[in-house]
Amino acid sequence: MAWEVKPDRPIYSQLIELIKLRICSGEYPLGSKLPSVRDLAKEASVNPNTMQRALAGLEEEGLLITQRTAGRFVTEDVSMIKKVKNELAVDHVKNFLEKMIDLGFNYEEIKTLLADMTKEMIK
Amino acid sequence: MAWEVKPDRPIYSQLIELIKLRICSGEYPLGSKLPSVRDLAKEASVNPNTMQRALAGLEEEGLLITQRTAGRFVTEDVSMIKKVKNELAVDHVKNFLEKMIDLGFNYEEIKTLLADMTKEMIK
Amino acid sequence: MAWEVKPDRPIYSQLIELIKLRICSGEYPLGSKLPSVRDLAKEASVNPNTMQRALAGLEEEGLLITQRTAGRFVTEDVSMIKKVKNELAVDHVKNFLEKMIDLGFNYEEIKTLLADMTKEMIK
Amino acid sequence: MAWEVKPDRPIYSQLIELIKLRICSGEYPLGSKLPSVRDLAKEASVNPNTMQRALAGLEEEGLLITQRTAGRFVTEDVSMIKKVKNELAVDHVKNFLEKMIDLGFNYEEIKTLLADMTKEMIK
DNA sequence: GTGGTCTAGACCACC
DNA sequence: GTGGTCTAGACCACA
Repeated sequence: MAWEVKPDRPIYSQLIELIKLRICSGEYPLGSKLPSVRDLAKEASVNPNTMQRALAGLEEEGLLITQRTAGRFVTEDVSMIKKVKNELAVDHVKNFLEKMIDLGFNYEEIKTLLADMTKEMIK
Repeated sequence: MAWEVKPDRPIYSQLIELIKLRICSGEYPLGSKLPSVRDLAKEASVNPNTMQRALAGLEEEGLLITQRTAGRFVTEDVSMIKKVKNELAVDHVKNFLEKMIDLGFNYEEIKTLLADMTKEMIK
Repeated sequence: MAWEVKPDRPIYSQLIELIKLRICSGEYPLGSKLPSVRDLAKEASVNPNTMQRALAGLEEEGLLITQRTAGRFVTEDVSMIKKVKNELAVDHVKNFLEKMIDLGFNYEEIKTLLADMTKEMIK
Repeated sequence: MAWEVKPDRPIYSQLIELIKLRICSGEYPLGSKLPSVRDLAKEASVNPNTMQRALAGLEEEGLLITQRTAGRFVTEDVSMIKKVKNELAVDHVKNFLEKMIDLGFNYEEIKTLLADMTKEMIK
């Protein structure tokens, strides 16, 4: 997954979302050690301070745990990750439904379109 | 619906999308006359030239028809609008599915979540 | 009240405590506007970023409210301030009791000493 | 009790306070022999010279008595220890009251809070 | 080497 | 003018 940040919102908050996604999707598995702040910053081509700020935010949320000298680790609390994953999903669904309703689709039409395209994308 | 334009993409292309949406959702009905370029530009807090460019784009696609002296009108070609509406919808569904799959959801889970939230949002 | 920061703990966290104290003691009254970040930073002889961080922390706690262009204001939620005031007080009492018990005093002795000295300090 | 020294004040003066506390609380009883300077220094992870300086200070105050060949002993003068104990206590009470008054508490409130928390901490 | 903190200086959006 | 964000570069404690 790429480190794509746009200039229209604070970088650190986009980083928070990207890392959240990586954790929820299992790219950074439960209990695993994250790369160091400096390495992550290099990867994402941002200043280490900015990455630090993002990681601090994730720590405050409870998704990461810091061991001062050893590095940062993904929480092992499955329920916490489940909760975050669900929050992200709910956001996506909400946005999606709003857009579709704006366009004038009703639930049945959305369901059908979704079913059709899922087959196509999985195929 | 608001005229919300972000500074991270060409404004005229955002305007195209916004007007498309208005046409597809029936806010600008088939065959109806659009407000003047100047009025639209004022509404959207945008330079008239930019709005002009957006409208020209829509005309090229066939969604708008200009009658030199009378103004611009929405096409009356239902199939054309249906096509555009479908294109927009397909984009949304595609984006949505990609995000959900990134998060690790499968089709059944997406369907369930969608059904639950639809009830909630309609309620 | 002076801006006394010691080099043995993060400055920003000391600033948080100092400002909390000012709010609880009424030096920054409920609903009042705080000096600007830059002015506060100058007053406390710290970098504006450090003061910014402290204020952000206080905002997250709900003690301050930011109005983007107008400045920062103390919350008007009395219960919130009462809660913080009580937390600070409980900390002080706890520390005090620990020290006195370490010294070998019991509750009756502490009470007496406190009563005597209170008279003296108020006198 | 731990040998906790912070880097923000002269170490030797912190050692003086820590040893005073130990004497007042009875950890080093009246008339008892103190560990050697070297042992104390090792315990406190401090340079022997620094510990030496602290002990010299305590001797000057009369709390310790050196017998050239036998080592250092805690004074047997009860009134002396009582006096020191009282000085320390008075300091703590003073600091405590100042902080509470800064916070806007009055004597009655302080008394109540103290009574409540004492029950809790003893319980 | 790790994370944590601080400073200096810059730019932005908003009004 | 206000707050908010970002970068660059430095120093510290810990192990």
